[in-house]
Amino acid sequence: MNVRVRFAPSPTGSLHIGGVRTALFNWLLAKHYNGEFILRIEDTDELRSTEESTGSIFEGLKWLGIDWDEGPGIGGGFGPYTQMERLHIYREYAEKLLRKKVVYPCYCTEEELTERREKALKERIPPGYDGRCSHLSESEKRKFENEGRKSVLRFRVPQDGVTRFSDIVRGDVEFKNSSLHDFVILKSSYVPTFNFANVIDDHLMEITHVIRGDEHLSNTPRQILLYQTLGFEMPEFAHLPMILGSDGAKLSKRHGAISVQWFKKEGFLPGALLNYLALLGWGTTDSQQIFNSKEEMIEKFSLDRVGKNPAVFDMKKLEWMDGYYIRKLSIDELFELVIPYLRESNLIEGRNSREREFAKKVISLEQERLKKLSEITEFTDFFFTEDVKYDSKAVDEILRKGSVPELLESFSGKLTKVEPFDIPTVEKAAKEFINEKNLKGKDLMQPVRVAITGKKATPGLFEVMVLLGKEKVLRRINKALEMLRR
RNA sequence: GUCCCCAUCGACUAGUGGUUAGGUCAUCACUCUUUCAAGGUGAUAGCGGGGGUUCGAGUCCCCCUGGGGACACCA
Repeated sequence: MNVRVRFAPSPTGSLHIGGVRTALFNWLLAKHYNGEFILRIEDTDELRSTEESTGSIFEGLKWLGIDWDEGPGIGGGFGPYTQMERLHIYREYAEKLLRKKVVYPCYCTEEELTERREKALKERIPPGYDGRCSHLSESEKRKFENEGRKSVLRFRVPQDGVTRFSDIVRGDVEFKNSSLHDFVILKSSYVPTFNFANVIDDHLMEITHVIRGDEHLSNTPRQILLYQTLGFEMPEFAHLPMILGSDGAKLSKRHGAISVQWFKKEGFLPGALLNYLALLGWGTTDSQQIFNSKEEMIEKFSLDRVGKNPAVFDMKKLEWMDGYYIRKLSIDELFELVIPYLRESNLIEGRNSREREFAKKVISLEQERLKKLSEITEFTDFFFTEDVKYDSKAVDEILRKGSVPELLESFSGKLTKVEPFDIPTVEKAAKEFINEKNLKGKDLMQPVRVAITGKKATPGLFEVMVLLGKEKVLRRINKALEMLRR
């Protein structure tokens, strides 16, 4: 099957997680059929489009490994791939439509339009354009022009009949034309609107499948009308179910975590994010959760297994999945990923090899506890600094209890004599101590843990102690004791 | 308000007329254990409601309800 698909974001903000899912499904389909995945920037919103957003889209996609076969920075036989560089093309088609009289100039100003719209909304009647400029006489047009009014071009929607299409995800869908209203195809600035530019470009770029978010479903009949009057061959449509926040509403800024940059900063792995997103709206017959590689995802992907119902984004599940991906990393890989976080919080420079080796040992102890990379600093700070932060709850609950200080003091004495200071020997000493004092394991271990790490939860204590070394362990126990005496 | 779409555990989903309704996350036990995590074992939990069709309905049809989306010179 010949497949040419595109991801066509508008650069009006950073790359959104819903956009990523759309890009991913397009990309998966292209790769599955060995087709082309095209990136097209739809920057026709003159007010809100920014260079910065464009940059963040590129950056986000690259980070995720969603590469494009044609598009900005790469080129291709159907460029340019940025709509503002294609204005002459749209104008040409707009003129063609004007000559055919299927579009007409509308002289209503934006202010008038919004006013009418708001009034309609308030009166609970459908707010569409009322068609008042659709049959202006030449003299009326001239009059408006003499008043200095600018015009837009509106498409004349037939008011009878229905427009239907078959959507790969939705099945047969139909809209009554009477519910559509005449829509703008060319703004007064001669810049096309989404519905128009999108259709022209998809046709010219020979797109075979239009895969996009469900919010575009109701735009589809308008575009189909355009395809028909332009005489363009229609692509296949596939409208993806939306991604919702936990409150059931469309995922938006208000839900916080929505830009790819945020996920990157939090330390989610791109592979895990992609894996999770793939499962939002798509699944295999056996409900497979983890894909071993992108290749596996590509191989198994199919549009007809995309579901129709909207999916709620579940951060907990993403975190579980990310933890799973982190556990599969080698220590060297994890080290490279985590070092920026440690540097940023001034815990480690990571330049010399002794420091690096130490950090790797620390990381290997923490690997299975991480759900995302950014957690590394809060989990490991005590390894890298002598300025141990004591969790006040831990101190109250564990250190400030009856005979704990005496216990620590006495254990500290025992540790002094432990030689060599390695895991088996330290462990043996601790066990002996526990037996001598007739204690339970945790009666000793928890106080020691809090004393030397400041935390209630850490990796195995013997590993931690040995990695820190005898000197630091003894010093920290002493420090803790001093703190308790105060 | 009008149009359109959607409906299986709390969440993501499998299921295409006959299943003890399966899996994963989360939750809760138990287990391992020096804590947390990971691992192992198990549990709780679901077909929104009402009518049909059928020998038989989560699966097909209709209605209701609920949720969502669209209705811009934004995409």
